[in-house]
Amino acid sequence: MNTLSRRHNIEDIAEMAGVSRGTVSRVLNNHPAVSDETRTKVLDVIEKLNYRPNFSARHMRTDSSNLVGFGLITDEVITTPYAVDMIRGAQEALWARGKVMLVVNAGYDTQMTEASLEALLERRVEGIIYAAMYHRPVELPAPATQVPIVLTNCFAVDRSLTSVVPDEVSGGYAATKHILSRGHRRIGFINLGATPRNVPPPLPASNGRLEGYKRALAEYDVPFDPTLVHYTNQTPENNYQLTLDLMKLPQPPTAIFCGNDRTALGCYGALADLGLRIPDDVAVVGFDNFKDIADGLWPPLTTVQLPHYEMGKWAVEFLLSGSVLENEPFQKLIDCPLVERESV
Amino acid sequence: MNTLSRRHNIEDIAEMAGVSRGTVSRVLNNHPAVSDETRTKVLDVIEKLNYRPNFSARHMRTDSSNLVGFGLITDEVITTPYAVDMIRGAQEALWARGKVMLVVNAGYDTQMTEASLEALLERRVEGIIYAAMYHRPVELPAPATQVPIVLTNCFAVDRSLTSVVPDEVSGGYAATKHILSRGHRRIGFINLGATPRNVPPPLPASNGRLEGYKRALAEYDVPFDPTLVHYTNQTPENNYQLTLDLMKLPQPPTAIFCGNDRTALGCYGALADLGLRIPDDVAVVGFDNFKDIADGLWPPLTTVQLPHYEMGKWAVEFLLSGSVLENEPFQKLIDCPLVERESV
DNA sequence: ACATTGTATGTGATCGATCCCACAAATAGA
DNA sequence: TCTATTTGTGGGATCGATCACATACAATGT
Repeated sequence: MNTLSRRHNIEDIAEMAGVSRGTVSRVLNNHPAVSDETRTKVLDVIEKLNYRPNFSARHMRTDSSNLVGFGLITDEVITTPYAVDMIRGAQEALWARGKVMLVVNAGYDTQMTEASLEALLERRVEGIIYAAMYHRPVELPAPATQVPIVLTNCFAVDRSLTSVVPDEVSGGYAATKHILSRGHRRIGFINLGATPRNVPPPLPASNGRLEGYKRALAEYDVPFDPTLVHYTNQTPENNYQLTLDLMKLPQPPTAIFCGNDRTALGCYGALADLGLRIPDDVAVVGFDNFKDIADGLWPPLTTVQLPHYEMGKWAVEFLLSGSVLENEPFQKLIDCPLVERESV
Repeated sequence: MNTLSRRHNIEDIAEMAGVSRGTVSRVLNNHPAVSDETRTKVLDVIEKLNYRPNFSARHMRTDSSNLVGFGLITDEVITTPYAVDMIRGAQEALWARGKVMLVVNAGYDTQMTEASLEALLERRVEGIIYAAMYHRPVELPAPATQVPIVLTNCFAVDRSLTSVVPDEVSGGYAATKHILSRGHRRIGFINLGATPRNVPPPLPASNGRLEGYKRALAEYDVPFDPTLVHYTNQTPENNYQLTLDLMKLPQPPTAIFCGNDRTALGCYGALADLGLRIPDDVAVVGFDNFKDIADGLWPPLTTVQLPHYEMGKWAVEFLLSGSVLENEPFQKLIDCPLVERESV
């Protein structure tokens, strides 16, 4: 059984060490004007009693609000594995500054989002990051403007808040260009259709990647063929079926660019059923670089990296720099680089 | 540009509402002894100024330490998608009690773990959850005993701390029994070999699932055949290769039980290359119910659920119940139920 | 020997809330 | 009408730290 010692305060320490509060405080804050003798005496007592200064008291007096650092509100980032790297990016950047992070998962519920915001504001966080699971427009409750805030992987519909999002165009371009550079000229594209929450188009991911796809084709003087572009509702069956459809075309593609890695899963399954081999018969490229799929599949999947980690990190650093108060809100784009494996 | 209002304190509110601090405090805490007239007057001012009571001050006075609720330390749970549901389980249970959660990712670094612990203790969290990415023994630094703590998905080597872990045996049993019930009698088992961090055996997951496998076989009077059991080092190549090895046996299995869903990925790939169909030619069962693989694969994978969400939830509830101080440390096991899809 | 500087320590005020007690005003009971 | 009781409000003490200032004592310079 645990015996948790009663909490001591600075007065207890002072008394036991035979000094005053002030002296203990000076020791705690590494103030120079303390004799070595006294310092070690005080430190001994602190050590023995497992004393830790009360953060609340310290915070109240100094108003150095790194009490908790930042708050992170997410829709479903915590619930789902896709974007965990955003959390990691933010957490590591914060930790490097000696701060910790409050995490709240608010789902897609407006009331819950408002309550989360309230909870974080009450706790006097220095800033807030609102992170979305997938790239989308969001509308945040009014109190959001009462604290420095950055949106990651999403943006305010009215652009009134600073946000950081993936440069989808760069990703679609990188993927397509890579396929083209390997000699393919007929490239199927199973683009993202419906979103997990049926958000109405335009879907930034879908549009952006398509634009990148077109741009790369143009660069190689390959005419854009709309029959090669399909839209998946992101169910396994649909991913499977759309691949079959593509391969049934009069001139079937020799490469397929999948809207995300999950789509590639269905694509692999369909190609296997058709007796086609990857990458010899058909090349496949994914999107997300969702490690456990991309790196777990056989053959390992060449795909495009979503910059989750970088977005989380950027958000923290931007907030810490104090720039939120100085700049007009803007949108920061981060590149989506290609990750080469063995499916092309 | 944001115009963030200067923070007001209770005195400001009192003055503007023409009442005293005490009255404002009573309004804030829903104390009955306030006239409706005064109450609305005060609430109006609060609303207008976006006033929020200072958590530190309140906390210091009342010592109701739901300042932050709990702290969650993880090794790599945040970094990786496998066990995110643990965080969600804990967060939701905590939120239901009006508390928020501090999250720190300490990696596998001992110093970092100690620093995280320290950071949380300083902030006077009510309790701590230490969550591991995969089921394993851990050794925590001494200060861990200074606060109520529960380990999830891991356990103290010396069993000195309460922990909650998956019942691996039940999972191995459920998977194998399901396969047997569908008439299969030769069941290959690609068990987990090396851990991500090369923790020395015994690996709880590996041992437990094997025991469950044997137990189910015994129940169906099927003799245990060691040549059907292989160990994967969890690389994609190895997962692929071991499946080929199994299928090359003089009497190849008609079903394969994979140590986790990632392994199933390699297994699917190998079976495709052999021209074998799932589940008609060979049945496959995974472990983890890692949604995006299990539900994204074609055909969707029948697998065993790891009770991440339940573990997180259980940990919070146990901590909140105050039982940590009353009970001797013990280990709570949570069942791993089968999730049927279409690969058997 | 006395003023001067510097080092080490103690002390009261302070941060922003809550809580308890004192007290005023309104209502009820005798 | 006068005393009880209830209801609403104000203000001092308090939580645990930091900080600015006061003070004690030693070391140094003239």
